[in-house]
Amino acid sequence: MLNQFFNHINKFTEISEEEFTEIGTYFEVRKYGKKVVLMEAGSLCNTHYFVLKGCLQMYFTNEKGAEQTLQFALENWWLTDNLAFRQQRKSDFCIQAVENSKVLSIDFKNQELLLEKFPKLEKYFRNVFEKAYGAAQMRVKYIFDYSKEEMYFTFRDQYPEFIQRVPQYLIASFLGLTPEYLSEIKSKRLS
Amino acid sequence: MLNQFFNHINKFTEISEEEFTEIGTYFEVRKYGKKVVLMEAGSLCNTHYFVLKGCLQMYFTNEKGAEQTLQFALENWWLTDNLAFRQQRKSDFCIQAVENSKVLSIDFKNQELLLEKFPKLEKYFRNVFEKAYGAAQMRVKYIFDYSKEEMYFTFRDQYPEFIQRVPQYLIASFLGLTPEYLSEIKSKRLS
DNA sequence: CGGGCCTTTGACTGGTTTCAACTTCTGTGG
DNA sequence: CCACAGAAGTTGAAACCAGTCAAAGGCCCG
Repeated sequence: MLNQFFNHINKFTEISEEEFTEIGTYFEVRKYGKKVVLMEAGSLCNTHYFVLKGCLQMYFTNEKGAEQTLQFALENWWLTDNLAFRQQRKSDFCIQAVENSKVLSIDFKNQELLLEKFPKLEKYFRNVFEKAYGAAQMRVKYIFDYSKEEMYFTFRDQYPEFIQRVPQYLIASFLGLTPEYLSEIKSKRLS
Repeated sequence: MLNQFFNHINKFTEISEEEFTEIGTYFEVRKYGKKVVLMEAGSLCNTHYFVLKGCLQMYFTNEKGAEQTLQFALENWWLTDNLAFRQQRKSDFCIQAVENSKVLSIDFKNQELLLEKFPKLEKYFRNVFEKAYGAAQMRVKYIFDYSKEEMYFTFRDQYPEFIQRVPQYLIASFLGLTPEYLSEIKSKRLS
């Protein structure tokens, strides 16, 4: 299963199996059951997660008490509150398992030590963040460009498996609309 | 003036002045007048910009013909359509100078060569992207969490100089509301 | 089989946009 | 240095997208 992480690293930089064995020692493998909270809003953001299997969700709770999802992380995605992690501050967000999940976790200190020991990994993380940043730019574009209805249908067509895996109220929370309105949208065009 | 770029790199990694001199040869210094377009939507995204002085804006035009700003870049910010740049595809966005600006530009090929020659810079860009990604996460949070009115006042209080430098219709375009409504919001509480 | 969570439905509300007209600012040429 | 045209900002009325609230129905899992 760690094999998968090895391959992901090697998509962006080159490391040997020996190196990987040592790299692995900086991480912990953890399993979380569905709905378990990995990171609490308001507590020190000290952990960076890599999803081996399953699905994580990062969200915050707005004034009205509704949960707003910022991101999902499926297999081979990294997830944390990056600003808080960098600055070792309290996180603004919660991270929760959407499904039973298996993740790699590394704390801030270890990530720093890891990058000192293996500068090659700077290239790996540069690529990971560059890509994630690009994706975040596109997310902002979609939010502004599309109506809620268009957001849903675009999302559904682009990530059909997501619709299968994730309950509808979480899709609504990710797209930024209410479950009621999402329900209404779906009934308008049944296609 | 390049001094400033040298300092910025050294905030995140360590390079000597000799190295910097060579690094500099990979870039071009360019000046753009106010309102000049640096990058066209629909054309190959081949350039990464670093703002030495001035202000750039990245935007797209929605179906109704309104321009929606994705990001501003002030001094010491990098700007491009990152997904398109990575994949060497057509950009979804335009980049335009908001003020008379002085920028460093590097094309994709040169950036690759630069990073091969100076692997130390992977660390620099890792940090740049990590930070930018974190900022983009927060942006999404604000968009969902705040009403348009709250967005404006929060933005105004957090970046007062921005309000000075940038015309109001661009602020509106960045915050995702109409100039008319922004005008109304301002008149509601004159403080 | 039952309870709680998820989804659906409908009526009402309001924040925000749209459109159009008017006013103010800005910069460029005479 | 003034005049004027175009750009930017303001104001108000009408329309609408999407949220809120409440209640009923469906479904999963113990």
